[in-house]
Amino acid sequence: MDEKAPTRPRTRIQREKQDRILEAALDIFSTHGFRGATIDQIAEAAGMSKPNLLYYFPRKEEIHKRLIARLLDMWLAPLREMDPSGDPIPEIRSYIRRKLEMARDFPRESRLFANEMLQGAPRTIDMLEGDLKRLVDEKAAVIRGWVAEGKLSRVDPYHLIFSIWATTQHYADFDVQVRAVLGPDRNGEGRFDDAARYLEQLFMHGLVPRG
Amino acid sequence: MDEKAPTRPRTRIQREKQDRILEAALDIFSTHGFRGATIDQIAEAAGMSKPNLLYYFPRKEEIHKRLIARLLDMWLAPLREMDPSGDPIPEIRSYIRRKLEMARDFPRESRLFANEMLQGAPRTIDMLEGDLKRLVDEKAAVIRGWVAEGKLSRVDPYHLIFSIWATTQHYADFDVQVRAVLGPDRNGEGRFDDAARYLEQLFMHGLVPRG
DNA sequence: GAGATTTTTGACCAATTGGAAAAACGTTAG
DNA sequence: CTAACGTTTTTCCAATTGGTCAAAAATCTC
Repeated sequence: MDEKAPTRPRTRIQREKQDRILEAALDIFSTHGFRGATIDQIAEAAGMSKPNLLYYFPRKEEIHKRLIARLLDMWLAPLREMDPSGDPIPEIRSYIRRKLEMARDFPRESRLFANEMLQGAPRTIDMLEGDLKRLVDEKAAVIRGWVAEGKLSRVDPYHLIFSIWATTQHYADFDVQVRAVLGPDRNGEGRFDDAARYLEQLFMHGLVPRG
Repeated sequence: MDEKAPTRPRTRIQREKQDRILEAALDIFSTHGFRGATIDQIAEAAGMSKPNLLYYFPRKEEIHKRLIARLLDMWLAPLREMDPSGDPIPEIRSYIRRKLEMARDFPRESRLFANEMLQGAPRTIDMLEGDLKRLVDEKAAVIRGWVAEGKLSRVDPYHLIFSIWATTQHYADFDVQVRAVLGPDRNGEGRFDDAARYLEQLFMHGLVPRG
C-alpha cells in the first residue's frame, strides 16, 4: 500500500523540516499547552509558513501526538533500567540521579508532559493505563521484594516512585519559581548539583539527624 | 471618588455572580491554562451569557488575576505558620501534612498555579520574586538555624522546601497519572493517607533501613 | 407605582484560529 | 528538454476568539 502521509521521514529534506517543526512545536506546546498553542506560532518558530507546516503535519494534533510518543519512550528509560538483580540502594540512587539529569537536560519535554497531565491527559490516558502502569507495577514489585529482604525501609513502592518523579521533575516544571526563589546569586546550573546532593540526603537518610 | 469597576462585590447579587464566575473560571483555567481557556467556556460553566460575565469582569485577565491573588495568599499560609520557636521535626512534619491536605482539598488551585509556572509565570513573576522569595528566605534562615543547632540533618533549606512543595503538589497536579498508575483498586481517597504515611517515612528517615 | 439604577440580553465586530485548494515553483530522472 | 514529482506560496474559508454597545428587563429607592 502507498501511504502519502509523511508520518515517517523519507527524504533528507523531509527529515530536516519535520525535525525543525517538532523542535519548534516542543517549545510552544511545552509552554502554552495544546489548546494554548497555535499553528501560526509553531510555524513562525520553525521559520516557515503555516500551509508549509501543514504540508508535513496535516493537523495540529499530529505534531502533538508525535512529541508525546517520543517523550514517553525516552522518559521511562531510566525506570526501565532499574535492575532487579542490582543492589537496591545504588539502584535507586542512580535512578534519582538519572531522572534529575533528564529534568536538567530536557526541561521542555518535562513541561510538555506536565501540561498534558494538568489537562487530564486527554491524549495520553491510554498509555498511562497501559504501558506506564505495567512498567510501574513491575518495578513496584521489585521494590516490594527489596523491602521484604530488609534492604529498604518499609515504604510503599508506588509512592516512592511518585516522590522521585515529583522531586526531580519539579526542577524542570517549576523552573521559574526555583529561579525566582533562589535569586540571581545561587542560580547557576550549580543548583542542580545542590539539588542532587540534597535529594541524596533526603532519600537516603531523611531529615532526622542520626544519633 | 466613584468607581464603577465591580472589583470588590458591593451588593449580594454581585457577590454571588462573581463567586460563580470565579468558581467556574477556576475549573477552566486550571485545566486549560490561560491561553487555552475561553470566556465562552467560563461563561457557560458559570451558567450565564458571555456579555453578562464581561459585565462583572471586563476582561479575561482580570478573572485570572483575582484567582491567582486569592490562591497565593491561601497557598503560602502553611509555610507562614511554620514556627521558628517550635521543635523543628514536628514543625516540618506538620508543614508537610498541611501541604498534602491542601493538595487533596484544593487540587484545582494547585493546578492553576502549576499551569502558570509552566508558562513561565508571566502574570506572577513579580510576586514570586517579591513576597514569595522574601517568605522563603525567611523560613530558609530558620531552617538553617535548626540545622546549626544539630536538630536537623545538614540539608540545603531551599531544596528542602522545594521537595516538600514537589511531593505534595504532585498529588494534585499529576492526579490523572497517580490514579492511572494506582489503578481502580488502590484508588479511593485512601491514597492520600498512604501518601502521608510514605512522606512521613521519607522525610524523617529516608529509605536506608536503620541498623 | 414612578423613576433611577443595576443587570441581562441580542446583535454585532475585528482579529485570530485551524485548515483547504490550487496554482506556482523547484528538482530530477529519463 | 520534458514529464513527473515533491515542495512552497497565495488565496481563501468558516468557526471561534475577546470584546463592544445599545436596548431591554429586572431590581431597588422613594
